[in-house]
Amino acid sequence: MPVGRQAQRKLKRIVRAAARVFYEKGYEGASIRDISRASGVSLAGLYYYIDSKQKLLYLIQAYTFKTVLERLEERLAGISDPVEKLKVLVRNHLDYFLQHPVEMKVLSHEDEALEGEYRKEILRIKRRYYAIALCIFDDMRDRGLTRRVNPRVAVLSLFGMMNWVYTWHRPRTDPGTDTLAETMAGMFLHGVASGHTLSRGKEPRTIRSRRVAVAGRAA
Amino acid sequence: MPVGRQAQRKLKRIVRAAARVFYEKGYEGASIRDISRASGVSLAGLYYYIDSKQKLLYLIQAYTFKTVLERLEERLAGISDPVEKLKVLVRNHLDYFLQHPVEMKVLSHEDEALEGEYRKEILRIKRRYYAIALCIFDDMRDRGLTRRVNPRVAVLSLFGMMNWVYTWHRPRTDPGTDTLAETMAGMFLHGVASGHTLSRGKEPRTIRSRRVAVAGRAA
DNA sequence: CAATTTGTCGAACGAACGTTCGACAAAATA
DNA sequence: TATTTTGTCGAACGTTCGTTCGACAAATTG
Repeated sequence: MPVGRQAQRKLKRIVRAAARVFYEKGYEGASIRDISRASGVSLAGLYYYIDSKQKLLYLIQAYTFKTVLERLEERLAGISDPVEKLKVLVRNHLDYFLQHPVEMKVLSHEDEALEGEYRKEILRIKRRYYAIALCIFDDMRDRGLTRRVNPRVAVLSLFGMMNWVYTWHRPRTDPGTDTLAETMAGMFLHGVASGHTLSRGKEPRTIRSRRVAVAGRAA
Repeated sequence: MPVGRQAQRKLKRIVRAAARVFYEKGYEGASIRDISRASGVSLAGLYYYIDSKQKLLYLIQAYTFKTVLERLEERLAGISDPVEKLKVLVRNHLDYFLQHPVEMKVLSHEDEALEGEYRKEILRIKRRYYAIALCIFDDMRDRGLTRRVNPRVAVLSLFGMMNWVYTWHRPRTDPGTDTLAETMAGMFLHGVASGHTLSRGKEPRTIRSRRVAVAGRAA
């Protein structure tokens, strides 16, 4: 509803406050009154900027997810080695996770709270994100870099490692982005690597352009 | 409150219905009226068996977690090889996950909903569970079976893989316990294994040679 | 300046929430 | 059979929920 520059800034303040509240109490457990208090805007005043609680959650998730995806595609642009791509994906994901723990928890933890069209759009982004990871993995497999592992299981396990971080990571005592990304990427790459080293197994086959563009697949 | 045999059976029915409702709508999103409807017991009638909504969640989580932990300790009893222990842990966890997806999602997803003493007791069980996994990993490390990896990060990443399963696993299309456990245990074990092969890294301090034990089958 | 748009909020709406109470039947005990 | 215990529930309690309305000030526009 609001269009002015100043108004956009205030909306952002509200969304950020909402994210903090959802982070602390969960979407269902949080009340609009909590968000009013946290943002310093009156209860009725909020509804000048948003039109429902759902929309607030949608704004948080959409912005966060789109940003993560965008950055990933940027950083992936110049790389062709799938192993390097995989490392970039892990680093990008964890980087954003540790830099924006509030928004990322809300994204990870509340993925069933949205309904209708909101839900569908977030799902579309998610599928695209998943497809990118799957393509990278397929690339690795086609070059004989992986053991025979169910790709879907492998990729979703990687997401599990990364997304679970919000349940345990304490910034004061646990490793930062660099170490964490290296450890997890290392675990995954060694975890799915072919044979006992990266050299065994079939040769890289011919250059394959499988689904390069990320047309959706089911998650 | 209820003590009779018949009463205990009915309480169990109520708890199971509650788990189903929490599974579908989340703890905060679920109402006692939903549980009343799902269990076929009137709203007031529920309070003859339980004394609060929180207690219902506590009963689900405590019973589920205790059972998983109990089974784990049983199955771990006769084993001394840490690699074999790790495999048993993964299999035990995923086995229960796929056999009781409803309760396990409620356990994984609602771990911040409990408060006070209830919360503390679940936390105690969780820590115990985590400690077992960490001990197994330390055993592996002490025998030179692992690379230099932050044990906490490694173990919690494994839990991430496993606990994330509830967000994506579809029984009709995805692998069952056997394949899933083998894949994930394999990923983890290769993922943290020492060196790329037996070449690099420090020597094993004690008897066994590392790779033999780690070279589990590839899915 | 007057007129209009933009922004803010107290107060209230109806609905849903977790929980309690008291009445009462069925079952167990004497 | 008389009495107590166990199990069940309709109705209501007080509270909180998401959202709306109308009044009104501040800023912008003509």
